[in-house]
Amino acid sequence: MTQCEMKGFLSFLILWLVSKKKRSGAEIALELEKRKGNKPSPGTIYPALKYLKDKGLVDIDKDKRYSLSKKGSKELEAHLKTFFETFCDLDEMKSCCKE
Amino acid sequence: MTQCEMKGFLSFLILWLVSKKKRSGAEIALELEKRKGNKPSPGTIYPALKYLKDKGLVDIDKDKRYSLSKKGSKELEAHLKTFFETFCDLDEMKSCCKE
DNA sequence: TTGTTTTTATCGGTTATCCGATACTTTTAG
DNA sequence: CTAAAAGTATCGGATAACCGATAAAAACAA
Repeated sequence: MTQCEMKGFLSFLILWLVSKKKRSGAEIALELEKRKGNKPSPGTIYPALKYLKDKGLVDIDKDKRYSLSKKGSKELEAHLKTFFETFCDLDEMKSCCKE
Repeated sequence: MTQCEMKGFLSFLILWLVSKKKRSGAEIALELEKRKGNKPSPGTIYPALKYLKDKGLVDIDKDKRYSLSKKGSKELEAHLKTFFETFCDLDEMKSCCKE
């Protein structure tokens, strides 16, 4: 498990978060901290946002608030599909967790 | 999103899979292929299994079938907790996916 | 046994992922 | 209009994650 947290899902999570509402980089970092327990450093979050912007997956307005682009929407949808296929036994996982 | 699939969750998934029943490396690779669509290469799956074994998270019997150790069980539990906290809005995500 | 296939394993190298340090920009306060 | 603070951004480097190639070991068949 390396050192514990789930890497690689950062972009996926960001897409999901901005799909729900426009958010600034700081707001995204805050929400990630709430969920995962540790706040991503600026050196993590901004390159990720830049990457998503360069790929055309997110739009950014004048106030530097990020939202999902049309392309990003398709991308997110595809990833959600894969996600639920990969974790096809979420109920079992959850019950195992709560007990 | 790099090139699409969710890296870093390999160990997590392996722990989950062997927690349900003993599996060989080949069986694990097969199950991962079913879920994610692509089969991890031997160069991916066996180093991962070795890592988990060296960490004491999985046990391996004479037939080279892997199972979850006590330590692995605790580890898995902790990760499940983090997982569901991170993806705290799974219902919303799922509805967004099926629609 | 011998040959074939499957499974297991290792190694080297590539890319991904992330963080710390730093600096620039914008906002806020006085 | 400054000064401080918060937010944004970039860069370099470290580690993680993964795969392809290769080979050893085991299972199976002839």
